[in-house]
Amino acid sequence: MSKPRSRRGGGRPTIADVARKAGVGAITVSRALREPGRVSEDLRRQIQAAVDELGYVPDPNARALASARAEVFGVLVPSLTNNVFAEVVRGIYDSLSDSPFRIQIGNTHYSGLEEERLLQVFGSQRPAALIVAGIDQTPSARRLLENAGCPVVQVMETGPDPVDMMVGFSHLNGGRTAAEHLLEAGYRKIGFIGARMDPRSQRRLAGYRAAMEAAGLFDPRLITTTPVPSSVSLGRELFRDALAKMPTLDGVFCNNDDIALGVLFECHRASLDVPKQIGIVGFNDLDMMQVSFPSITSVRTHRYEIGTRAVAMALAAIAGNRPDQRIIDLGTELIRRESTAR
Amino acid sequence: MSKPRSRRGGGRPTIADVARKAGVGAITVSRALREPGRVSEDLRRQIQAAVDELGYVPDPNARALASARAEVFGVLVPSLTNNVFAEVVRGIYDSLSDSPFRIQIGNTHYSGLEEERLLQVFGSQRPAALIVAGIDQTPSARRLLENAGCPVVQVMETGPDPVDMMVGFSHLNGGRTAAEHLLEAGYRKIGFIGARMDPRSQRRLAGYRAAMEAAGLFDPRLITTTPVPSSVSLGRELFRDALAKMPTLDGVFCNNDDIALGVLFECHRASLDVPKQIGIVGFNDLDMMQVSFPSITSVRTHRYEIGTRAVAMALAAIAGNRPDQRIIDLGTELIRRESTAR
DNA sequence: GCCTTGGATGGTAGCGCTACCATTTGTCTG
DNA sequence: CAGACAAATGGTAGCGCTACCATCCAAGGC
Repeated sequence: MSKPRSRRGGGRPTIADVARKAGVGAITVSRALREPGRVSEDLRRQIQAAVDELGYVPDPNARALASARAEVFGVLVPSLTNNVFAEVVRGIYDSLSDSPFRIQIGNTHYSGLEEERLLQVFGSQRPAALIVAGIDQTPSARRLLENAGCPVVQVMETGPDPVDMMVGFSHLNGGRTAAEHLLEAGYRKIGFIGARMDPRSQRRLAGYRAAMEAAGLFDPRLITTTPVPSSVSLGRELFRDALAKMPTLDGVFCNNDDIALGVLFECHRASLDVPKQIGIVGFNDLDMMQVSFPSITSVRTHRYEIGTRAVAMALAAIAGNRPDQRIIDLGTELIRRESTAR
Repeated sequence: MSKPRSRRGGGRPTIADVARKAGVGAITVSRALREPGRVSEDLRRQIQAAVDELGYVPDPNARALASARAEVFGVLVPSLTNNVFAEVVRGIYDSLSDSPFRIQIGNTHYSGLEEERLLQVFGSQRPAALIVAGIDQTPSARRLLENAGCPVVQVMETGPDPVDMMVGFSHLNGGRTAAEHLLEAGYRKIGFIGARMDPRSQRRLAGYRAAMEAAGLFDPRLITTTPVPSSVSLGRELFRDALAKMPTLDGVFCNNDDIALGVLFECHRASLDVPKQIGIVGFNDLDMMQVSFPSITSVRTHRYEIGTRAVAMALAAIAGNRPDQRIIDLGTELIRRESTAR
């Protein structure tokens, strides 16, 4: 029985049903749910009872329409399978799990155009905040962010000119640290191997280059890159290319840990001793770096924390107290291991 | 200047603005955007021009409220960083990128309670479809799915009693295949190593057990598991435990590839020859399995395709032609490699 | 030539909620 | 004890869109 209400909607309880049952006005129910402090203890209890009994759940669409603000965090990342972004996203989810905010992720596939499109889509929802990876937005994407009318956090790297707020680290410094470490360890012919050279990879390469030039050891033939997405198997292939091009190679800074692992495996296969003949440094310090044999030196990045800090900043801004420090640099940390210990 | 419209909303163009500019009724604009076929060529062009000029983007919240249906796919997965689910999610995103549907992901953290909570939250939005990982919903979660009023696809595994539709494969068969392969290769003391024993892992274990029992070689001491989340380093540790418990171990079926990689590294470290002294089989066949040294035999699963097929089924159901075949079994495939070639 | 039919278009009335502005009541001040 | 004020509650009017039901007009049938 009971085809309760109108043509659509399927007859779920509305705020009016709750109000009727609790014997109060609809607006009081609304307040009791959103700002309990502004409703008397008595009514609050009555309303809660009615909510429980009816199984009332507010309709977020109606709420968003009426308040011109959706309880949604828009998150834009270039890849969903890259462990690095997955960790950031996990940090975001974990920080938001006890809040009323929902999360909507967009995958830009490393494309500026796709980023613009998604920003358009996200913006139409009037999100509570936007978190975007990277600092190299197209001019039009940047304009969309500036006019989004909500807090914006750029993550993954730091730069001089935030749209609003930033959490990340310097990829240039990370790359330089890695190269300097190899130099200190006594390696001389140090290659750079990188796949999918996005802007952050480019800056790591720039850091590597700076260190090599400072040592007077830079040679463009030491660099091996490809636009293809990164993978362990690709790391192996690129290393073989690099070695073919430059047989005297004695070290490599890998743009990420997958590549580094691929390099390590190829060394095993080719019976190249790591670290004696070849030194290897990775980037990100994934868990497996510490376990591999030999274990691999890597530049640790604080990916999960980038996610949690970004949310914390956005939440603060939503609450009206934008943090003084609008740029947070979480830094990187070189973790020395067997792969460069000679 | 121009504080265009009402108190809220920030003055973005609405459908009424477009209608005015195009000299038509609002409803015609709405139709032109959603069902272009029902509007005459002429008006359609006029309306499109007005849309472009004003930069009009429909408000999805208003749309959802008015039509009692949000253009959202709700996706529930137990983990965001586990590569397996990341691949499924990527398949979902890629299949939906040209559609008007947005995606909302929920992370259940392998918790039935959390799954119920998220289902509640998602349901309140009246999503266009729900995609959930696994088939072991709690009774109350299952009820929520049955009453969701939209297509539901359970993914990752197949079972006898779908809520609505299913795409996946049999973990039991996968586990059995792996164990049988090790047996055929001549291994006898074959261990099972698994972390985070979710229901799918349990079924892989059951498959392993069935094969071992059929061969008369089952021994509970061969099994090493932990509720801790899986990782490469954990694989190493568990293998050491397994070996301590059962020093005559000559093979391992690893619950997933991360574990398998950890086992391989520990074999290197302990100078155990793979595949001569220890045979290793992984599960999922991640890219790195083919590259490692030695390469690792693994049970390939079709994760990306699970995502694309799930979307295809849901889309068909939304369009009104629910597929005849409500359960799709994508199967598994044993990829034989060096780690079991003796 | 009148009536039917169907395609194209528009008007009206909400969808379920909250912003804004009362209104009511109780408490405090001088 | 009047007046001021704050706290608690409610009514009204939308938010921007689409479902539903007209209305209109041209084409076709008898």
